[in-house]
Amino acid sequence: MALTPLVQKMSRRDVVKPTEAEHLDRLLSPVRRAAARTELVRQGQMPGHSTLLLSGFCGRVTTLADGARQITQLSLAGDFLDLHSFLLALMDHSVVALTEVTYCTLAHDDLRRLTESEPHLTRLLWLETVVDAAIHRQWIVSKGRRSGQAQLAHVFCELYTRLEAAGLALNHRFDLPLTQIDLADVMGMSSVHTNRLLQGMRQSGLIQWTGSEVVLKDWDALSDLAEFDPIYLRLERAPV
Amino acid sequence: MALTPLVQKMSRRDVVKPTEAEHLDRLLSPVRRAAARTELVRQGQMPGHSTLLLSGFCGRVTTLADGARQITQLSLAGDFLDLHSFLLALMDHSVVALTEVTYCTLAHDDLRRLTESEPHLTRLLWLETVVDAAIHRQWIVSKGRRSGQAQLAHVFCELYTRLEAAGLALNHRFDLPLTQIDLADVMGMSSVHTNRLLQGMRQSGLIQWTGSEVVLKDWDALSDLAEFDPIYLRLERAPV
DNA sequence: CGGTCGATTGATGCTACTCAAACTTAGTGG
DNA sequence: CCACTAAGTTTGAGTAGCATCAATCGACCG
Repeated sequence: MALTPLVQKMSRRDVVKPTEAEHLDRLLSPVRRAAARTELVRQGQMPGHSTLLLSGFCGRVTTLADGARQITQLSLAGDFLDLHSFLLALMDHSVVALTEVTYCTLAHDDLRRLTESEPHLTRLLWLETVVDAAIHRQWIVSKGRRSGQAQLAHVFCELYTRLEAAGLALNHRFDLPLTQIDLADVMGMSSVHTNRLLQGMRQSGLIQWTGSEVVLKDWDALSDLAEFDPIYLRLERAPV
Repeated sequence: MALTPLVQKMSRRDVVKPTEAEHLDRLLSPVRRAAARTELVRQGQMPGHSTLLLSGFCGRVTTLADGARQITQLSLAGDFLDLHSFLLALMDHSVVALTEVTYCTLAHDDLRRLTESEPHLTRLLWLETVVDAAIHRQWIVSKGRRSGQAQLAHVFCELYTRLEAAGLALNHRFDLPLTQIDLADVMGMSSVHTNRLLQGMRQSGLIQWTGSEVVLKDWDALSDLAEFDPIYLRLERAPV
């Protein structure tokens, strides 16, 4: 079922009733596919639907006048790319497929009706956007006050934990088919410097990244370095 | 009425029916007061209510092991300090009063009942948290890809625009009773460097900051430098 | 009047950027 | 199957931005 990663993640947070999952499922469009580099949502648009990512990686991208790119969030399978567009009206950034992706959409009209009849499911969706904001805050802390290596370590810890929650990673390994240039745009650093930081982390035996597979070779050291505390991802069961 | 700044801001976004404002007003606690430096919400807590700021400035603060502080958001009158705690359960950061403040609270049980009976008001509150996230994203862009002065300029433009929306600023002037140390913790920079950037901006005639009054002396130059586009604050009228 | 807090200045060093080039890898067409 | 190409990674050198440490100055407060 297309909903599996989303429902698995939500179920870490609160009970998702089968009727709720079915209700949501009925509203989803057929599955679509897009190649890497495709712009799925464009800045300045006013989309009439939100998009649920089913596989692959996407990034929320802001481009400045001089061409500098900043990725403000990485979206994984089971994440909505632009659930906030339901309320925000105009998109203040683009969403770009960083790999080949599959996705489906959910019309805002249906979403509005859903909030009229399904308050618990509405709160679960609201929670998704609230966790997005919590992730943003951690990125702000990283960029403001963590060292370069600690920033990278935090990104790796976060990605692994989120993928694991969606049932897409295990044993401190995961697939990360991004370029170092993409990662540099996440970090807000040059790709040259990102490369040097990665080399340092490889040499200290913290991580391994060959092909597209990342192995977190020393989780304890990595999460210590990053001061990573997964609480902000809200993966503990508590009623909403 | 305590709700004035919040309702004024919300009314920029969508029609707030008088009955909705009354409904909300009935759920609010009496007004409380707290001195500067008070920790209003503590990291790791699980508050049973959310807090609405009525006057003054607050900051969401994350403190790292070495004592470094990062402020991840500035809250103004009319903002909820921790509306997300309704859904997030455990607080992943503290909220500190940066000035003397007044505030009132809204019990999560009441909030939950409200989401069962008032879908439109629920969406307006959801929108508040979604705009918070949009603000976070702009801070990420600033920290990642804007120059020091542009970061500062962006903070000033954002603060003015948000204060103006709440009816608390006019004519490119506003009251900002923060220390440069607080501002440095917003910027994720040392207070020494923040001071030097401010001096540069004063000398180029962009801003003036005497006592606690900020004057944006050249809004056009400032918003150009920051590449400030207020769209992300969602202050245009559109139905939710 | 001394003390504390915040703003400012100076000196020094590290972190990360830029520019440029070499190298590697995967994909493409002959 | 082998150039050839394009994209991404890696390396080096020089520079700019920002941090740190330390000291001074001014304003407010008990």
